[in-house]
Amino acid sequence: MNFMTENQPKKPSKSDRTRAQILEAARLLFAEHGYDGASIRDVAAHASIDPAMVIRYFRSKDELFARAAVVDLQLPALRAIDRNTIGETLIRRFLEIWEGAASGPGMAILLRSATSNEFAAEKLRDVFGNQVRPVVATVADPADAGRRAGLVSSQLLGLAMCRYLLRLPPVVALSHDEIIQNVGPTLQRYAVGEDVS
Amino acid sequence: MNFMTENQPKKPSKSDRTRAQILEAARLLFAEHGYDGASIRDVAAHASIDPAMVIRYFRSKDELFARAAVVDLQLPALRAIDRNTIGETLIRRFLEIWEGAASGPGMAILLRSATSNEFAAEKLRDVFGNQVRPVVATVADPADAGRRAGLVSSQLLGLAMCRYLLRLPPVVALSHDEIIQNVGPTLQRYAVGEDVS
DNA sequence: TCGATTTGCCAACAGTCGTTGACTTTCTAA
DNA sequence: TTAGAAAGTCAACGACTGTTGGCAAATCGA
Repeated sequence: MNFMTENQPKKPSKSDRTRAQILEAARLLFAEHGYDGASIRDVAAHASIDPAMVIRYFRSKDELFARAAVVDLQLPALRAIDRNTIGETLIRRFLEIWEGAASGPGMAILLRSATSNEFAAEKLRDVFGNQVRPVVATVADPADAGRRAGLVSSQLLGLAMCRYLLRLPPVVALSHDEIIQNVGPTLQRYAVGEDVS
Repeated sequence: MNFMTENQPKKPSKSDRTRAQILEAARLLFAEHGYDGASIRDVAAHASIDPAMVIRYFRSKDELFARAAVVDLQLPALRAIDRNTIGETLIRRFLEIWEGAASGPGMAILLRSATSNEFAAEKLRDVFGNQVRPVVATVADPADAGRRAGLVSSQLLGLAMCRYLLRLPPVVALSHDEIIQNVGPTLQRYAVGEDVS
């Protein structure tokens, strides 16, 4: 094993570059066609390399998918902002995640496969439990945090589905401002609004 | 061809029964595992029949899926009800569709496969365009109907994703009353609330 | 320059898939 | 009762899948 390259990030050896190429191709194709729809041969062709190399660098398709489906939402610390603009803050971050160049296609990869791949579904539940829920918990009664985070997620995942995966025309046509002004208040109420038992 | 059995619904001939068995098994498995995840051999096994029969009765897997993925939401006529309870009406109907015994698993079939199967995606867009949007259009300015229906759909599809497909624990735990009281107002605002350009 | 390690390609494996055709059994109508 | 259609079984096809091992080429340190 090459435990050298992992501990010493100094040399971008030849293999590291092709490894990155494979991962990039995989992320692109998994995001576009899902786990089943993207074959290892497709990934290899997109990376201009032999299918066997994909297995050599990543041990299996499952492991390749696991490496490709890494998500870090980098949600802002809600406690630090004006309590009245929490909904707006969330929806703005949502648009950055899905349309900004910085964030990768991680969420698309997960959402595209989560309906028919249990690993992707579990990973998505992990993102909820470890990234969304904790952030909502900082501004809500801990007893309600789960429910509030769940409602927030239902709206945001639904918007992502309609706009980026399903591509429902009227939802695709929405401008950023329209999304912020319509969905923002919803998230605001779900996150910190008055609530029912 | 047996054009007799189609025009005269009188005799539930032997073949009609197995045909129905196959379709029922297909709807169950497509709803649970999606288009790719449910093989013809699985459907046949569930219907206690030979895989070749599935092809004989339905000409191909695509055609079987098309027959299984039939959806009729039977949305209520919103124009006839109190304008202030439109959101509540919609969310109540949503719960009936997804949890009631009358409505089949049609929506689950479509949603489960729509992220990785273009036919299912198109069919889902059809449901939106031909069933959801027209109903919203009866209570909203026709110019806004598409956008309003899109927002309603984003919330409802997201809730369905989180609760029935992804099974996000806090969303699964929500009672019907909690869903109605939290999501109802959101739909109310999306459908007929004051709006932005 | 030489030898060894890495990097890459090729062919093939075992399995699953949708689908097909030939065959046998069962039912039905005259 | 008997001919014929309908319903069902079985084996196999070609294509595609993830994965593997062997072998050639390139790279790099000594």
